[in-house]
Amino acid sequence: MGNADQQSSESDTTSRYSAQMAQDIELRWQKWWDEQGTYIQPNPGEDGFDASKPKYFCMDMFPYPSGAGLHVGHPEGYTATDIICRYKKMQGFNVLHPMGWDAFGLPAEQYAIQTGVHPEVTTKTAIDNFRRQLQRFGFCYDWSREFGTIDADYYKWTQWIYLKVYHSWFDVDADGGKGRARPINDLIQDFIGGKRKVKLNPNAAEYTGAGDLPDGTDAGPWESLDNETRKAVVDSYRLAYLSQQTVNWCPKLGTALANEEVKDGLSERGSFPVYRKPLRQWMFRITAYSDRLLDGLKDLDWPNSTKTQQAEWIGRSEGAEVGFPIVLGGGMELGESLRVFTTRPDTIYGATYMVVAPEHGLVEMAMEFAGEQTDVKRLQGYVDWASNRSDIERQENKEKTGVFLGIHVRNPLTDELIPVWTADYVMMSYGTGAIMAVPGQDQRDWDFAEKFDLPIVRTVTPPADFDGEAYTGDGPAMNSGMLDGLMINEAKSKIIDWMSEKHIGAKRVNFKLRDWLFSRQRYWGEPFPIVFDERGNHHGVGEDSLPVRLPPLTDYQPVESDTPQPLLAKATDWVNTTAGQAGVHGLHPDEKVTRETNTMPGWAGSCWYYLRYCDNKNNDQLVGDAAQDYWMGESGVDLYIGGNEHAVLHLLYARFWHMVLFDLGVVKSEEPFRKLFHQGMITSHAYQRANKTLVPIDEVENLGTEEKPEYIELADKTPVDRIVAKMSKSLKNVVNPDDVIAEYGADTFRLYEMYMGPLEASKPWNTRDIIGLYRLVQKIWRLCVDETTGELKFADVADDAAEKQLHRMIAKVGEDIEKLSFNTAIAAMFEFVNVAKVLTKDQMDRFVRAIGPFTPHVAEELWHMLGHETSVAIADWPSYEESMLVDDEIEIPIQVMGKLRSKLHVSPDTDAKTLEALALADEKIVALIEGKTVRKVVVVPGRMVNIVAN
RNA sequence: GCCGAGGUGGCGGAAUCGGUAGACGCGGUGGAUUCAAAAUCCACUUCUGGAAACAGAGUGGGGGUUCAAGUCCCCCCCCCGGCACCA
Repeated sequence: MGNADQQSSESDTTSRYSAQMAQDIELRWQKWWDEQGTYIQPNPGEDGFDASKPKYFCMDMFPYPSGAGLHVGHPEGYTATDIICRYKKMQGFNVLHPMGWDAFGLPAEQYAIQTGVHPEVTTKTAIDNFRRQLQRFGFCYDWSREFGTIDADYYKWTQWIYLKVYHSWFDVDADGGKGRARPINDLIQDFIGGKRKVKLNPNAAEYTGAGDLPDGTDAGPWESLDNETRKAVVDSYRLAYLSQQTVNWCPKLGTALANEEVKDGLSERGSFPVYRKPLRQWMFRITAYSDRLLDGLKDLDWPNSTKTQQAEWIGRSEGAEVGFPIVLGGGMELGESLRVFTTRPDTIYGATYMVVAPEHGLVEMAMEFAGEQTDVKRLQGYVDWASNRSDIERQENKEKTGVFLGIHVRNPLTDELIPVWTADYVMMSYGTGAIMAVPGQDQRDWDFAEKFDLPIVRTVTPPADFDGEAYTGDGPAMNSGMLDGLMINEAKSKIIDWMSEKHIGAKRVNFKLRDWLFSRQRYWGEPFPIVFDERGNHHGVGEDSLPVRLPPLTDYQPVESDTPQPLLAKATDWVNTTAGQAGVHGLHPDEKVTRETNTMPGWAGSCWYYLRYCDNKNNDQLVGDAAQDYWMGESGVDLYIGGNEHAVLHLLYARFWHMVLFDLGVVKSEEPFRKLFHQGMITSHAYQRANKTLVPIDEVENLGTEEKPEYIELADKTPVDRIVAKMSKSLKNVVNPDDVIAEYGADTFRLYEMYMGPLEASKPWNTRDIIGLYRLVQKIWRLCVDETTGELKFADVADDAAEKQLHRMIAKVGEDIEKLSFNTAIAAMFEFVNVAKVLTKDQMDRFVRAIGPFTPHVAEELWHMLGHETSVAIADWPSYEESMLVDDEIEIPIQVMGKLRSKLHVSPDTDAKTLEALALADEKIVALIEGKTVRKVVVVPGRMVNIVAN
């Protein structure tokens, strides 16, 4: 069973579709397509470009070429885009359908560490293997547009974009307050001309919390500043900036990671513990785009879940920032305020204590100006303990901990003194790193207050029997002076107005999104186009000196260390150079400089690759204007299909880069991907013991039947359950696409993956089911080809039923491709081949075109047998007649009281009156309603009749 | 805890607007063909009762709206994915 290689022993079926014939047909046409350049799509201005056609830009998320080769999940999305692109091409679109390689990254480097083979060697081998595998599927990629992110003439432009961002700042006032990136020279001109006040614009991340709002410190007139200060001012504005801040440090990977790369306190890659560590790293000021990244989501044709995930990651929340004057130990007023962010300013009368994060500046200040109440030793002990806690520990143990700072703040409304504590349930990275704790209305504060015996004051009246926890619902304010009796929203606006007037606080919006940590201490990534002079100042290299090539390294063994040790530091000849050699303008050519030794993260290359596809050979621009205008148009890529694991990684980063490039005039659309779709994961089966542990598939036997299975574990004969599980090496349930193609051919493989279920759903692979799709291809073959002669066989006269079914199939397949509903399109093909026995030449011609997007090889073979000399891929999509979709006679159900009792067979345009009369006269119905009163008859013409009788 | 997407035969899944639940495929049963098998073709295949006609039940559970509910509303349960002490 299921052995498709089985050859018929009968001599009269010389032309039966078999696995061997599939190999022959598929390889032959793949070679021909390649020779003919069938899938090469010229650019505007090039030979063969037809400017009268509309464009369709359809992309897959390009793969990371791993040594393991393609798994069955890859071709799922790729087959979907392939079908759409073939269909669009046949409909007369110029279709841009490219493929490339996301080839920098950690796995190749880790493999290199184990084996000593250079990552470039393993990566290129893996790319060759991936390309071979993809070509075996017959995908219609325009391979002339292929590139890898590791190619120097590609990463040259990645570095070019980095420099663009580095040489930009975000003008928050531009475009009516929407904000826009502008060249840093504009800022300098503004400073020189006095149009803009010169301020040291501290990064929000460098702000330690105590004291004034981080809206910049006056630096005095530009002319009065020395060069170093000027540079410091300008650097503090850059969209790519170097900053000391608390980052996610992963000792096992030996690199710092972005927030988006940490999941549940572990590194996304490798699942190693992550610690918080203050480090000096390159950051991208993505937070400047918080509002635009959020607003832009509204108009995108993206899955709801993905938009929600991004929106929640950006995490906009409205509230107020309030200042509480600081009173040091001994009652001395400091003259500065502790600023807190709250979404519930209405509860300020219930703020019975304050909490600052352990990294907050006020903690250090409390130790410095220690009063009687300050236990410096305990405080320091707590801060040290908190900083050594990994994120995973924090998540696993949420027991409240904290220490009193020994200082107080004054409630600006009541003048009461409120104690200030530090506790690690407050994050330095959100808001101001300080909160006013209102245990009456916040459960976390309630828990803390209970544990440390702090007072609890309710300021919102809870329901009568409510007790024992914080009340977060609405209700009239109590214990709240001038707010008493007001509901939450009224109280909020009243108190914000009052505080704004008194300059105590103001309305404020906060985001969860943090700036993007962009430097990694690894080897296999793009070098930064940055050098440092001997004073430690950073400089961008000139565009004319790009690419900054990744130097070869023989030893990429990382030094396990608590501090970053960038591997490129080992390339001493490369690191130590001169301004002239590095191509830095504005320094003396002989000045000694050292290169930045961090590298860019894997995301860098994928942030803009869609642009390069439009014009991958351009040496002068990252993408030529005409190519970009045509392919990207107003709204970018027309369809982008890939996994949802990048919802807040690649898909957020790419939008950010694109917006910056838009602001700087490099691209013309504000968003890169208009329509996004996620293919579901292809899972497999595994077996589960009673204790929920999993058993590999080869250690289990089924003692029962297919219908009533009884699975037992071979080792100890205990029963196990069959469950759906991810494919993994350890469960031995991984399917290799090469094996499936060898057994059934690529056309069958493509059909099977598209027929498994809805594209977006996660679906279990079931080898048993493939045979059904193999039979479909065989039926297609047998419908067209005489198995004894190997020649096409034709009917002289078209069979009415077949003709009708063909129109239906063409209509359904076209509609379903547009809806990305491939499983139902294939069902329509089954229905057709089940009805049709033999076709006329004209019918076959239409049929072959309609299956072309799904089974391109067998379609191409039949197409040429039909006498065509050009590819079916460039034939016209067949048309159908609306009138052929209507039946001569339809079946109308007759219900009595909503239950199906009989059926009428009538012409589809029978009117309501006739239907009612026919229904009431129906034999079965007459018997049923005998002795009852007909109260009502509901008739939906063309649909049903329902008789209400009792 | 919050957010998102789901739950339909033995299995994968269909079902525009509320209008014949289970299209199509796998598996299964019976038959034709064959010396025999494979392949192919035909019939049946949601469950229960029944020889059948037919009757009853049925889309995770409970309630509701409606002539009519897989589909709409309310409550609950389960599974998957994301976020998670975010003030």
